Amino acid sequence: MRLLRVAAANASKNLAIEDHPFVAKLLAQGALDSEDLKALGRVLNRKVTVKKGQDIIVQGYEYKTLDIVESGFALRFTLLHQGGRQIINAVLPGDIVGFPASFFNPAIFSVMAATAMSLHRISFAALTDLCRERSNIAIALIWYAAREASIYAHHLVNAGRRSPLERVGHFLLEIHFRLRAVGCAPEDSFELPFSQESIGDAVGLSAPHVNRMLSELRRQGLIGAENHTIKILDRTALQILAEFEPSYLERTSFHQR
Amino acid sequence: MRLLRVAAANASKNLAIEDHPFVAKLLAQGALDSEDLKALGRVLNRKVTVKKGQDIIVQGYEYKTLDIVESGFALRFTLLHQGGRQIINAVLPGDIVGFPASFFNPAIFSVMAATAMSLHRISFAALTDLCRERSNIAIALIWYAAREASIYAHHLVNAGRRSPLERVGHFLLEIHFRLRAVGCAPEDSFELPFSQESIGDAVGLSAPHVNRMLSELRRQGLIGAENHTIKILDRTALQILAEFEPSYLERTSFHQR
DNA sequence: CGGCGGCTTGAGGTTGGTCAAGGCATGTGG
DNA sequence: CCACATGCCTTGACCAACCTCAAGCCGCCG
Repeated sequence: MRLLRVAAANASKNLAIEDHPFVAKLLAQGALDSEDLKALGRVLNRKVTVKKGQDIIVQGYEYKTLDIVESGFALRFTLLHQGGRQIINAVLPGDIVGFPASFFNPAIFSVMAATAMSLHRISFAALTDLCRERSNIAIALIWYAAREASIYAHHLVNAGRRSPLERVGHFLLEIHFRLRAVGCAPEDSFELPFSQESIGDAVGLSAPHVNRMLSELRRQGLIGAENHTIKILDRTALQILAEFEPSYLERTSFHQR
Repeated sequence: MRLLRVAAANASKNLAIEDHPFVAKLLAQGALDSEDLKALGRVLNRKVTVKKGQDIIVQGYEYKTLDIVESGFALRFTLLHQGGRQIINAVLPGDIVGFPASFFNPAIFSVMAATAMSLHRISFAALTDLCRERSNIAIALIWYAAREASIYAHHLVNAGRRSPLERVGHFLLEIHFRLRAVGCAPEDSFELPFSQESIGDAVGLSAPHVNRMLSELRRQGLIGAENHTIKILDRTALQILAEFEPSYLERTSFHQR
């Protein structure tokens, strides 16, 4: 109990470095030593907060920093010329806002905060130096990038070859799984601060059709959805329906010999 | 002229390391020194050839090696339970066949050779060691991964929000651009060894509809397509039609300060 | 109280999938 | 060298799915 209070106190000012969701994700890979953690702590020193709805990255502009999410949600997306929007994925705690958008000049995607957020800002130069100095971290980042790439690939599968019902089921299960992985959701429910139009822009459907599919999932007793919280009522059935296979979100083998 | 002959001789047995399309891609980033090249040469020492149609990676099995393409084409894809297939992207010279599939245990995607191919096989362990030893290479691989991720993201945009005509136009332009980047295609045409069904599985359309869209592009005088070679007849118009913006395939800024 | 954004539901029309048949090229075995 | 099989391309007809447009509703906030 006292430990919990201490942890809460840390959270309010300076999270213990091992508890940062980004570090937790890298650590899940099991490849960082205490020197690596110290180096990360040194580099994650500049905290920034953004408000709901604020642009963090705007496609077409140049960025020399990356932002690592401590708390809050964002959306990574592209705007098309004739007004459409494709959401690439949700940016959750522990994610790198600027990956991969800021790796290009100019940035190739936009990112907008969907809730209030707390970020750690780090320059490209500092990250490069960190990678040179600490090879474990460089290797962990390659892993991170591989995982991110497979998330996009699975969204492509979703949009390209699945039925509308499967798409929104898959979308919900993935967000929940990723939130659980960084300790940001209870076992069978989560807050989803996105409008149905946003969900549609993520899975390639119109907002009214997202609505119909959500109703259908509710009607089948698979989920509950009220306000902005989703309850998973029948996980097994939902996973089968959506063909959700979470291995693409799990531990990789890059560090194994 | 003599130099050319020497180069050709090298190619037949052992390509000069700077000429390997994979190394060329890393070098385009401008961040490798001669020690890095030597280390790469040491590690790219095991050549493997596969025949057209052969599986290189099968989803669900475990792999401890990666294959780097020297020549030939492959397709990276997922099979769905009810028989569908989504092609994630084309694997071209200079690409890493096992990224990101082999980073997971078991592999999360399959890769099949679309033509005869020549590959360099390298173990995960060797690659990890190489990254530890040569930080430039680790950083170049992070860049490589960011580029790969943005390719997938753009395919997602394609499948999720573009019209069928735009999709196939974009698909053709991307393949051609990537081939040009590794010196494997003339300026305005290229060999496309994929069936229309495969193109459909890549962009999320049925094979008959791919056929209709290709006919339409031909009818508008934008492309020529006969046998398996595509000619770009009106690049400007095609790029505008398909909203093709190649910056996501170009030089990143990761190494800049 | 009034306005606004987002959810919900309905009607209608187009798009693009499915199914099917025919054509053409390539390759193979007799 | 021909007969046949196979795989892919091409075209057409039909139909369901999903988008678009629209209207009504609800909750929230100024």
